[in-house]
This record gives sequence, structure tokens and C-alpha cells, in this order.
Amino acid sequence: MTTEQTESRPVPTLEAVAARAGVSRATVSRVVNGSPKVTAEVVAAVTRAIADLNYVPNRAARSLASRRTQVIALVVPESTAKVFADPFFASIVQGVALSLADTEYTLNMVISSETNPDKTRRYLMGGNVDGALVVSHHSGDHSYQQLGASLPIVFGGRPVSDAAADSYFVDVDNIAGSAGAAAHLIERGRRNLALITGPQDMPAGLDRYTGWKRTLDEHGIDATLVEYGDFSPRSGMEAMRRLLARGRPIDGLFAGNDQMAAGAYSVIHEAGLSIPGDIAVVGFDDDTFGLTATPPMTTVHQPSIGLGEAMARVLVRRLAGEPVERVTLLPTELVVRQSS
Amino acid sequence: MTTEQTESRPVPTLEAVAARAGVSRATVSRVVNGSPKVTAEVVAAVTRAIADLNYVPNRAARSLASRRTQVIALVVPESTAKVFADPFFASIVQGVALSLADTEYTLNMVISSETNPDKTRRYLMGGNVDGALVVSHHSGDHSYQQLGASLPIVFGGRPVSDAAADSYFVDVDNIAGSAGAAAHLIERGRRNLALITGPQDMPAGLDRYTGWKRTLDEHGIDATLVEYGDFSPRSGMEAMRRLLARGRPIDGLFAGNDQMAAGAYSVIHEAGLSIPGDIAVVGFDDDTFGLTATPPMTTVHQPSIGLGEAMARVLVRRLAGEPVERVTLLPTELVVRQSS
DNA sequence: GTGAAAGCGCTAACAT
DNA sequence: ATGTTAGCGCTTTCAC
Repeated sequence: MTTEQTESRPVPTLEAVAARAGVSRATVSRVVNGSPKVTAEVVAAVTRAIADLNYVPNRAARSLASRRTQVIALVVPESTAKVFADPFFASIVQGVALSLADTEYTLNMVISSETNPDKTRRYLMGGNVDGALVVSHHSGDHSYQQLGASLPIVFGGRPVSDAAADSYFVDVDNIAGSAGAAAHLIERGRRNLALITGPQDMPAGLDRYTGWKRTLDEHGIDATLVEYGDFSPRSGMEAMRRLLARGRPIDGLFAGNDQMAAGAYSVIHEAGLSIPGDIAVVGFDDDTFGLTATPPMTTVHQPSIGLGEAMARVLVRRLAGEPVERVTLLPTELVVRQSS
Repeated sequence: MTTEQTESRPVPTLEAVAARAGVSRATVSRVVNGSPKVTAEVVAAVTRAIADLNYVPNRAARSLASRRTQVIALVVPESTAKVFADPFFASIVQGVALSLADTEYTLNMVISSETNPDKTRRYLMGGNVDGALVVSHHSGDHSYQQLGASLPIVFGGRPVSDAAADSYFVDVDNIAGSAGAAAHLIERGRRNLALITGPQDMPAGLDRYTGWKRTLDEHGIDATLVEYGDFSPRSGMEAMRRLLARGRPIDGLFAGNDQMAAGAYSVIHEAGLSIPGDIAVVGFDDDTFGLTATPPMTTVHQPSIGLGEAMARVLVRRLAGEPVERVTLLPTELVVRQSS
């Protein structure tokens, strides 16, 4: 029943370093924290002592005394965690983690259960973290919005409502991205264009529809061949079936993400149609679904790792007191492969 | 330059709760920690005070006083982080996070850079975490092995060398899984079997080869049609090309993971061969690559989320001082779809 | 530039 | 069953 005792080499304290270096604890603290007003000699002595003793500062003590935790929370709604398989999300985590690895901050992954959101809220508000990163996947759920008043928060994905205009967020420029996809299909000579878009209560779904619609309108092309999915491959299959069932000619398809496009692929193939011969297909995300599809998918690349990196960067700068823009929009890029 | 000041409602301390409830701080501490020896009335009073004040314990102070951090580190080698796109790994993180969400432990994601592994080592040894979870993807890199002597660690994936026999680890039963895949192809009447396996310096690659070889030998089937990949789709493509180039008949293929199998798919199709008509294909992992492939892939399902959960569970139990088996092998399951 | 001293908010003996 | 009393290891005024 006893907790494992595994301490081999006792962890030295700042006091031990001070003794060894022949200075006070205050001085060691200054050296550790890179204070400028310490003699070079003393710095050297302390540094040596630290190395000799293999000293590592105790975070808890440091945090307690300085009232800073050096911890950044990455909040992931449980529902998002459940679809963690989405490469887009995994990349964000990766970007955040890599970006934070270069800082003094530690990354705390928090799964906020939908059934008990207060647990997370309390944790965040309990002075346990210096700031938080909130990702809600393709949704713009800013239910943690209110916390923004008492804790620096940076959101991944723009908020659904504009009421949240005072929040900080990083997002991909979805409108420009889908507009580019539409323009590409048009350039390819396709005129009977169909769209499988995501839920219209999610910014990503909404914005990608907007960019598409806008571009088709500009070219005087009909934009009513639209079906909705939920970003999953299965929903893409179903949407494609509905699209074909309408009986109208289709020679170009844009899907709100690669997963849905991949789903559409199988239905198109089942129907005996070819890609891009009969239907040119463009996806969005540039994830592994598009890359491994047959034929390789033309898609709108979004910097998902960059998104995570940007979120972390923005938060760290906020925490450093530097001025930061509230909105950071990352550019997309059309990756032309063989499906269009 | 000043750090953001965002405190709205000052965070109450234990002392404030004690005052409000009319008891000592020690009693409040007991209630907070669920000590059994406190009168029901007092518990009620303190609980009320806590609710009224919206009190949240300060982790740093608690940790400093109790010498426990309530933090578990999830260590991810940078190289693994870079291939975060691998759904297998993302699932492990998910499993760990979900599993830990039900405990008092906090999850700390640590990216250990290969260039500066000491930073991670120091962090782990600095008394900043109560235990660590180390995943090295399909590799059995136990370079943190030594730390196991001074910090409770649970590894994901079995160690490469048996020298690490005293470490705790959780793994998938790769041998049984690949043996099942081989048996399945044989049952399907296939006799000209080929294998695309992973690197033989990684346990996952090694064990999956072992199970395959063993089964083929038992059936007196030639097991020399083997090529190696690195678990990436691209390497699967290349391996498949080499396999076909040998000019020997192939009617059954087993790949070390779905990603390589997906790569093989495209080469098989390019060659004008059909799946499973000409070549029956079985993958391993049961990730989205296999699910979205055309035709849907028969594959060996491995409980990747379960792996993460098991790792967390084993560590938490170790930390609780409960006896735990050093080796936890999770069963796999053959998922028969349309590629075989 | 450096040291002394006073906590940061909590837990854990020890008393009672 | 509850209160008293020391710290946990560090930062941070404030003197010197």
C-alpha cells in the first residue's frame, strides 16, 4: 500500500547549491533565473555547483513562490478526443507540443468531459496554469470564452458567434482556400459543380461553403448542387449518393475535407465513374486520406501543424506581455494531384 | 512588458475556507483530501464554505507540501512526434488522456528532442512528475530505461533488448496477431504468400514477422517472399514493387501495418491486378487507412486506444503501490473486410 | 552585487 | 475528531 520509493540520488536543493558555491540562496536563485546583476565570477561558480550537483529546480516551489506556474493547458473537448483519429487534430497537438518544447512552458493536456465541464473550468481557474489553448476541432465551440476574462486563452478555430469578437484565435483561411478550390475546378473547364460541405454550424463548414458559393456566383455558375456531411468519410459517401441521385450532370466535386472526399471516391467508383475523367475531385485539409487515395487527391493544404505552432506562439507572446493580434489567419495552398 | 493581469475574482485560499467554516486549516485540508476522521457536520460546513467561496486547491502548494506532484508525464520522442500523423500513436495519446481524466493525475506531454535528451531527463528526474509513460511508437526504444530505477515508468511497446526485462510495459500481442493473419490467408486457399514487414530492429516489425513465419512454416508454405518497409505508405509501395518484380506468383499479401498495405494497394492496382481477386491483402493496425481503402481492408485490429488506457492504468496502480504485472499484452482481433 | 528574512498555500506530524 | 506547529523549496522585497 505504500507509494513506491524509488529515489536513488537525492534531488539536491537550491540550498545545497548555495552552500557548495559559497553564496546565498538568493544569489543562486538569481543565477538560475538569469538575473543580469550577478558578477560573472559568481555566475560561473554557481553554474559549476549546479552542474556538479546535477541540480534541477523544483517547479512546485518555484511556482508557489513566484505565483507563476509555467504550465500551459491544451484543452480538448472529449468529443474531439473521441475523434482523435482525425489527423488534423493530431497535427495541432503536435504543433503545440513542438512549439512549446522550445520554451520554459510545460504542456498540460486536459480532456474536458462534456458531462463535467466544471472540473476543467475549476482546474483552469484554480491558478494551476498560466494560460490555455482551446481546440474544438472543426467546431467553433467557444464555451470557454468566459474564462478568457480571467485567464489568457487562445482558441483554435474562429468562434461561431461574433459576440466573441474580443477573443484571441488562430484559424486557417477557409474562405480563401475553398474559393481557390472552386476556381481551380473552373479553370479545368468543369462547369457542373457539386459540393459536399460540412455542418453549417461550424465555422469550417460555413466558411468553406462561403468561399465556394462566392466563386461560383462570380462566374455565373449554378451553386445549388450541395449536400451536407459531418466531415466523416461515411457522411461523404452518403452525401455523394444523394448528389448522384439527383440525376443532374456532375463533372466537378469539392468536398469540405479529405475524409468526406475519400468517402465520395468510393461511391463515384462504385457508380462506374472515373476520377478525374468523369468527375474531378478536390478535397480540403491535405491529410493522409487525400494522399493515399486512388488517384491521389487534389486538395487544399492547410498548415495544421502550423496552426498548433501559431496557437502556442500567440499564447506565449501574450504571457510575455507582448502585443499580439487577436486574429491570426493562416494561408492555405492548393495541392494539385491527380484527381482534377 | 508586464505579464497580463487578468485576475478578476481573487482565488480563495484554504485559510479563507477555514475562516468561513469556523475550523482550522488542517481540518479543511482533511476534508479536501477525504480524510475519514472528520465529523459529518464539519464536512458539511467545510463543503459549503468551499462551494460558497468557489475554492480550488493550489496544486503547487499541495505538491510542495506533500512531495507528490500528481503529474504524469507522457514522453514522446521527437521523431515520433514528427510522424504524429500515424493514427496509431494519436490513439495512444487519446487512451492515456481519457484514462487519466478519471484520476487525480494531470497529463504532461513532453516532447523529448533527440538533440537534447538531457533536458527531458532532467525534467523527469527533477521531482516534477510522479511517474512517466514513454511511447516510442513502433520502435522499442527504451533509452529512458535507466530512469526506471528512480522513477516509475511504463513503456508502450516491448523493449528491443531483453536486458530490459525488469521494466514495465504494455504491448499488443503482435505475434498472435500476425499468426492469425497468416492463418486467415491460408484458410482462404492462398498459398503463394508474400509479406511486407516493418524494420527488424523494432519489436513490432520483428514480432509481426515472427508470427507470420511461424505459421507459414507450420503449414509447410514457403516464407521467403518478404520485403521490408518502414511502416509508411510510401515504403509499402516500394516494397510491393520489389515483390512483383521478383516475378513469382503472389495470391496473398500480409503487410506489417495498414499504411504499408495501403501503399501496396496502389501498386497492385497500377499493375492491373485486383484485390482480392488476384491478391488477397491483410493489413495490421485497423486504422483509417485500412477502413477507407478500396476495397475496405481486412486487417488485424489492435486496441490502440486500449493500449494508452492500459499504460495509464498500470502506472496509476504502480503509483498507488498496488502490485502490477510487468508485462501487459493486449489481444488483437482479425477484422475481415473485402480485401481477402 | 549580494545576503537576510519573510512568506507563497498547503500537508503532516504531534498534541490535545 | 480537531487544532498547533513546522516546514516543503523557492522567489522576492529590503537592507547593506
